[in-house]
Amino acid sequence: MGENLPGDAVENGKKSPRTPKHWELKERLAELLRVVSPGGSLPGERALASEFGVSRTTVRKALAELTAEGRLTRVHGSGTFAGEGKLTQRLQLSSYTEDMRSHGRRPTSSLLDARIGAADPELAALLGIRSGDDVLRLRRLRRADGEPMAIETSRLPLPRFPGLDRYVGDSSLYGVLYEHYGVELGHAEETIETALATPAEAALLGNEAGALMLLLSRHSFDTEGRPVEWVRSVYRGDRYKFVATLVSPQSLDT
Amino acid sequence: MGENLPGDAVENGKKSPRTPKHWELKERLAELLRVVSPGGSLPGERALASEFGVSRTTVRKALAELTAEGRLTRVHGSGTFAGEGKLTQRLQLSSYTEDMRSHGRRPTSSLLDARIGAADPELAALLGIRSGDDVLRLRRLRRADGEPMAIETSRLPLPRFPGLDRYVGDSSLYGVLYEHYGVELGHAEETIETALATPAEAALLGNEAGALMLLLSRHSFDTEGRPVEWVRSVYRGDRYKFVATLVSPQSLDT
DNA sequence: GGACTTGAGTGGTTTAGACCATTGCGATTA
DNA sequence: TAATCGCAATGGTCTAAACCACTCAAGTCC
Repeated sequence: MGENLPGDAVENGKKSPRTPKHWELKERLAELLRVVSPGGSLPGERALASEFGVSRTTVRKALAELTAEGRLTRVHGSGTFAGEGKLTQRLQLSSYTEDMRSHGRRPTSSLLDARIGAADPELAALLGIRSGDDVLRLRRLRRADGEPMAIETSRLPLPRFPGLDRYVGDSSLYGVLYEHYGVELGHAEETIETALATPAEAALLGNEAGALMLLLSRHSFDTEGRPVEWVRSVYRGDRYKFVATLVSPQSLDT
Repeated sequence: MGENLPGDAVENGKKSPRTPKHWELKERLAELLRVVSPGGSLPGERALASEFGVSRTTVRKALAELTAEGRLTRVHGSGTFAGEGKLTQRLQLSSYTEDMRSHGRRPTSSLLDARIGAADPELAALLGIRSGDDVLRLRRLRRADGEPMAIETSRLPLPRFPGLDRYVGDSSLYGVLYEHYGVELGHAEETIETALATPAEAALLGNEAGALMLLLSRHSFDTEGRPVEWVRSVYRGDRYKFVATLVSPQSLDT
């Protein structure tokens, strides 16, 4: 066939190379979404593909982005539904429980596992212990109104909290620390970044692997500045956002 | 190829872990990445596909995730390269400029446009003015070491800062506010969430549309509690993370 | 009635192949 | 020499088709 003839194919005369089809489709679907109440269902992928005259792959690309943005929820075997809004989590030294309650949500938290292991040098430095010392590792699943929201992995220095593993259950960790060890939290360093869900996380959160996540690492200290815990939490990026209140030092610049 | 591996769990009803090919490939590529220095190049998509015995689509899915995580950089027409690490941005009432400098980065900031428009009711409430009042809208592109990092859109109440639009340039906004209006920042409410890049944002940031972003909204107040600005910033999720220092109220709970 | 089976419909994964858009470099040309 | 052109390689988009895994409800069996 002739190769470089711009005027040959009829349908092939793609006009604007600037906007991909899946993006245009995404906007049309977003429009459609405005008239669907949260939880309402959308047509199937195959139906959308034929309705909009594109391939199913293209439909899936558009749906994938809308899902990542939290505007859609997809359930394997069941269908595609309009998403709910994002919850907000206050970025402060308060507890998950208290935080959710203040938003009128019913928070629950279940202990996935509790293990004791040896600290590697990096973790030891973070927790103020020696490399090889025992570390208690807690993994919890956080829920709001029954819906899985985050996976939280805490690590605490056992030398500082001897016997802590025996007190731990589904109850409040901070409460245990206060009652048995007299520990009060003073401050924390928290970092926030994006991440993608691993298959294991996705399974726990009812997510897809590769979904957008907010990865939150917290390094907590007591009122005397001694390290208390090192926490890595993974939140669903489509369901969560964080709020922080900042107070001024005195910096004036750009 | 043998497809049905009889060794897998079958009659149990509960089946095996089932890892998609693109995920397995992703891990193998991640391994490969550990021996490639930042900026180093990887084989092309087609080469990877044949080398690992999968389709190019599957390769692209794996590469897409690694890219979203900031571990890869892809340049159309040129190739795929190992990514650099993430920068950290302090979550405080300091300035971008000062912040980057403290990390040994060379910060620059260019004004994309400055417009005056009327406030809608929502924005008016945020800025403490009346609906329809003039609002100055500034869009800036933030760079670190010349690399585009974020797009920042600020909105300020013109009734409170008459003539502000004449002072604005590439220079420090907070400096102008202080010198001409005696305004010092007191506190701010900041929310952080995930987002996907729009084509326009992607073009400015040298990103792909649909890339992972950190969306940061800041509502700033002066020392007397009056609203000063409303800012929406979009940061590259593959290049940035945020750090906050939290101080304790006295909450002890889960 | 309750438990089980079955099948249609849904989203999830993968393939092979086509074509487009951008890049960079070597060869050609002014 | 300097600019331009051509082209091959790269990533980006899209298609059509097949098959898998999950869900749910209708139908069946005990």
